[in-house]
Amino acid sequence: MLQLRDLPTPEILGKFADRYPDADVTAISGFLYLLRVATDLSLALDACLSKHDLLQGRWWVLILLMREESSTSTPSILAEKLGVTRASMTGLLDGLEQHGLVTRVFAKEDRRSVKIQLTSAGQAKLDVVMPDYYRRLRQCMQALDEEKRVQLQQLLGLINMGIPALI
Amino acid sequence: MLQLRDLPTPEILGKFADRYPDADVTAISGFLYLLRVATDLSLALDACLSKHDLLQGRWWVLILLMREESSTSTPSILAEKLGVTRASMTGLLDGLEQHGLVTRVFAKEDRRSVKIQLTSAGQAKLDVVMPDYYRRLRQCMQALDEEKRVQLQQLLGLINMGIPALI
DNA sequence: TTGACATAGTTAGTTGGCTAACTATAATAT
DNA sequence: ATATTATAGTTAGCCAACTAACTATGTCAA
Repeated sequence: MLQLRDLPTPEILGKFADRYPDADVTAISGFLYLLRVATDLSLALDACLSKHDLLQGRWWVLILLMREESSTSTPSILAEKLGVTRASMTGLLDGLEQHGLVTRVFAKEDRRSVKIQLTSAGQAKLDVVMPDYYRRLRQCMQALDEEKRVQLQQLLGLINMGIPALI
Repeated sequence: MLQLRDLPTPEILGKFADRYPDADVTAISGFLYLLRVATDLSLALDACLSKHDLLQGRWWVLILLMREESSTSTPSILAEKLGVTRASMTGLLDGLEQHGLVTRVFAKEDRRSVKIQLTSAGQAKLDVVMPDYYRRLRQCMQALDEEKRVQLQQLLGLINMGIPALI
């Protein structure tokens, strides 16, 4: 996430490049613009979801459950797929359960484990949210034809391969 | 930004597209991949900065100060440029001041206002961090030649224009 | 079989963002 | 001139992520 709203002008980048010879001006501006656009997309997604009384975290949990044939998973698996800790997942599931969107069912085969089941109310919520989200996303991306979308995937793939060098 | 680690496979996208006709599969996968790569870039940047005992928020404040001719600004202006609230800026500046990287100087001309000044220790910190950051970023983006970087900027520009449709 | 280790989920406490409310000061309109 | 409104910065308390530690249960090797 990039908080920074005020991206550097070419002049500022030049000034920094003078002091720091390692600076690669087009690399920096591409990197920052990528972060800027992605952050704004994420904020826009938040705004879209908030109209449906949802936040990204809980919404993704519902989607992960819907992906399953049985609409069922476990907190551990959900946490791993969502990329949050098990502790955080406990909180997300608490919220979803309070709203009646999922239920916790104790597993028989492993008494440590809990099955998380998407409720019919949870599915109904998705059936309202997803069409709205998909419609908006289609509009958002409509300026890119298929060729440009392929280009985008390729460019992102190249950047993605470089990420280990940044760490 | 995007917590989700487990991006949808083509099969899953197809399944969702069956249920929700508004789904535009290539739009969705492009959108998610953009968020995924940007999130990983941001996490990698965090990891790079943490080696220097910095987090993004404080680091950007130092950079914003260095951009100024006088290495000086005010909490309000910094907050606006960074895209955080003035309250959050208070906390960031508290941390930076404790580490001796900035100082608060009371302004004479407007007694409500405070001037934030980058200290020599703050500049010295940047003179260590920035070359490291620029070197890593150069490597990260080296797979993209100038033509591809221009393409990237253009594609991001098109997506950026679509963001209002998502909100 | 039982002692050591691993796994599932939760709880407690920390962090860094946020909003709302507050103090102090400045600017403006009557 | 003075009452109102706006601005600068801080404080207090909320929220959702985190880590660390805990309980309960399962697994496996000596």
